[in-house]
Amino acid sequence: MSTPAAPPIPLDRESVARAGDHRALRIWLRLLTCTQLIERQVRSRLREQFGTTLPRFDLMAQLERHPEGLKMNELSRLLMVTGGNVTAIVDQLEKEGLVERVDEPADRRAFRIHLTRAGERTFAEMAGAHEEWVVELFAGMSRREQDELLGLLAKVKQHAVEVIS
Amino acid sequence: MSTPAAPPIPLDRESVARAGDHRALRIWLRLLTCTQLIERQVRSRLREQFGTTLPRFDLMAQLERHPEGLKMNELSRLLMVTGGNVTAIVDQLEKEGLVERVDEPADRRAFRIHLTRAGERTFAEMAGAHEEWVVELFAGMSRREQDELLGLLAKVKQHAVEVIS
DNA sequence: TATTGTTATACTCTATAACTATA
DNA sequence: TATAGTTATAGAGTATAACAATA
Repeated sequence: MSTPAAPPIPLDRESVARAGDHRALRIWLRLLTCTQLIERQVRSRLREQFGTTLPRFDLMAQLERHPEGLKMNELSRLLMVTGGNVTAIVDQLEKEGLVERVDEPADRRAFRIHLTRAGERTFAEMAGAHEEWVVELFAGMSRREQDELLGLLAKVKQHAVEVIS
Repeated sequence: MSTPAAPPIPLDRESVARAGDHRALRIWLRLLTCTQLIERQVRSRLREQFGTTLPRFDLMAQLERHPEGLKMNELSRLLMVTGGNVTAIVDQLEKEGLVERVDEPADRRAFRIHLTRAGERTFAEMAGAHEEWVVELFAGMSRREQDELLGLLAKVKQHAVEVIS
């Protein structure tokens, strides 16, 4: 695994940042690296331990948060993906009995998606493990630092949303 | 586009975090949302304005940082992807005359990948625009806050690398 | 006409594994 | 045997656009 005599090649993508680069660029590269490291870990554990994927987990998380159910287009907006993809994921989960489509009386085009009982049980198990992984991955910081990071990311998010829209 | 009378559905994936959730979970969801917002913006601008993709841009960025050239397995490590993918991207870029494979005299199995002159010109253009986008996207913070964020992300990264390996 | 959701399609990105040529 | 790189393949993830049903 190690290459002791290797040339001085840095470790990862962030190494494209130079000393003179703008701070924003360095932040972006580091943000991307952090996210990819963690996301890859979470994806692989979800696959190995629960045979599922991150988008499926995310969709179930949204449903768990909204026991009244969510419409397809609401899921699409929350998950930040287009409608066709939501259909595909809901189809899979429905086939496995984890979610169900319930007719919306007020609008015969639409329906609300719910977790089934089995879906709730399955999700609770996954969510517990998921939270443990994440806590472990962020355990290198004090509580105070975590709060600071949370606040700074809130600023990033708010500004990015403004710029984009 | 807007739904004024819509039910109180929050805006995005991060809305799965509840008040009682562990800080780490809230950080992770916010980190993921920030990264996705920015990454999507960068991807779409790279595609629209330069007809390229983020992995291709990243690969060229690594080459620009290493004028002496990089071997395929070095690129693979730096970009955090497996070898087959690097071959595919390098093939595309070589076909477009942006990079070239140069034989490595010391090892006849290997070669070094370089940017061509055209590749350097093309990358310089893209990198300039890319930096402007990123600076704009992170402009909501003071310089001091940017430094703090950079430091906190360094901690996240370091710890994550330790946990994973 | 606009909206909800589905279907069909295509493309990018990625991992895995089998393969070759060389070390 | 181990390493450098390629090839083939499969699957995840995503966007786009055309479509049917309903509002």
